[in-house]
Amino acid sequence: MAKIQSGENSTKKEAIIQKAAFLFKTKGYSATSMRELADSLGVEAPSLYNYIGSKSELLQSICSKMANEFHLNLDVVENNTATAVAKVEAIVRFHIQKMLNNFDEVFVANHEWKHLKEPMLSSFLNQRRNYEKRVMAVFENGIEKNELRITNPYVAVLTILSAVRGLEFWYGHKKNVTQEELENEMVKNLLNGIVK
Amino acid sequence: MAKIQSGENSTKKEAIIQKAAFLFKTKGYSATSMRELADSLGVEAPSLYNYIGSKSELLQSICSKMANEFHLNLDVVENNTATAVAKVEAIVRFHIQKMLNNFDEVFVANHEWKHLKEPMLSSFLNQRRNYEKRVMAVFENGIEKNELRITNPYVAVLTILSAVRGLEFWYGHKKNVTQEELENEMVKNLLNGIVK
DNA sequence: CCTACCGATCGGTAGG
DNA sequence: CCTACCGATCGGTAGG
Repeated sequence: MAKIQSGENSTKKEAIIQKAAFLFKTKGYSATSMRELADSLGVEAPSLYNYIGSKSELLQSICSKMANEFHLNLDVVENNTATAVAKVEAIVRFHIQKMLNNFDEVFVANHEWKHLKEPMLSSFLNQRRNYEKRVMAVFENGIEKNELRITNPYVAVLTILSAVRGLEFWYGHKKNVTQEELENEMVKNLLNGIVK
Repeated sequence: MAKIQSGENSTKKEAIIQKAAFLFKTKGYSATSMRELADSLGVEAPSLYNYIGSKSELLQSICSKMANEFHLNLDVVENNTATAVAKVEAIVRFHIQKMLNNFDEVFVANHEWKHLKEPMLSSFLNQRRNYEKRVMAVFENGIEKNELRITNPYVAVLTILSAVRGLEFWYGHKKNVTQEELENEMVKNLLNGIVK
């Protein structure tokens, strides 16, 4: 009953979360059973509850971890880049890199958040709305400073972030392209239609 | 037991499919119960089985209907447009329009196909792969005829179709933009980075 | 970390 | 279109 959170258990917990992210991505949160998760870790289902509180807690860990990382990056970008164009490029590159390097967790945060329970659901949606506003502000600033040749910042943000996020639909069947090529080519495609 | 497929029952069946599309989109296929579907239609769960065969048949209907419509449009575009640029624009516009006008069904076909059972799963994935190949061919042709200034047609297809598909993530919170504006602005953003 | 087991809910059928 | 009900599976707990 007592859940011990020692260093070793934290590692175990991290392993459970990682495997959960993989399964939630592959089969969806609802279609993934705790027995299945336990199986893939080589234990029985009840054993999991020595390390975690519940199935929904696993989802929550993944979603809030991702939300924090994206917000943290935005802090860095806002402070360390000069022009709006540089900010946009830095944001796009971070999104591409997270998508390629933390695929399972990003995918789950993008798709399975709707299975979060209140109040975490509201909190997650608030954070996301906040993130979008901050990105939008970067674009608006770029218009003001005459760096971007877009007329509608809302549509531009929608178009660009969606294009990057769309990497998830193609994950697994990318042929003949290295991660570097993909990133550079995509940035070029997207920015050349925007940067003056 | 005997499932009567008269005209009136077909209408009922269509209504069930529509409501299922809405629920599958909102809660996901696995998290949607037949009792919930029945409830939202004002009947008891067992009554549904007079009109449909199973829950998975509902998913299959939605997915194959969408796959057919996209393929059919590609037939039309290939025969009725002259240049590669015109073909690309027609494809992009069709995707945007379907996304905005048949949102629930497109969303379900895009996200919940993984819950299809064999052999429908393989068939669906084959169709999709085929569609992507045909779109890729349009881009390759545009390069050959010197109409497009892209270097990697694969990345271009990925970027453009993903951007359009990304409309789904923003569905519901589009401010101050009419559907027409959104479509034109998006086409402009995407093509100006591509068309010579 | 396991066995044994719980109440709830699932998709679907029988029979009318 | 309903009531009554099925076998299976779910997330999770008790107790060791």
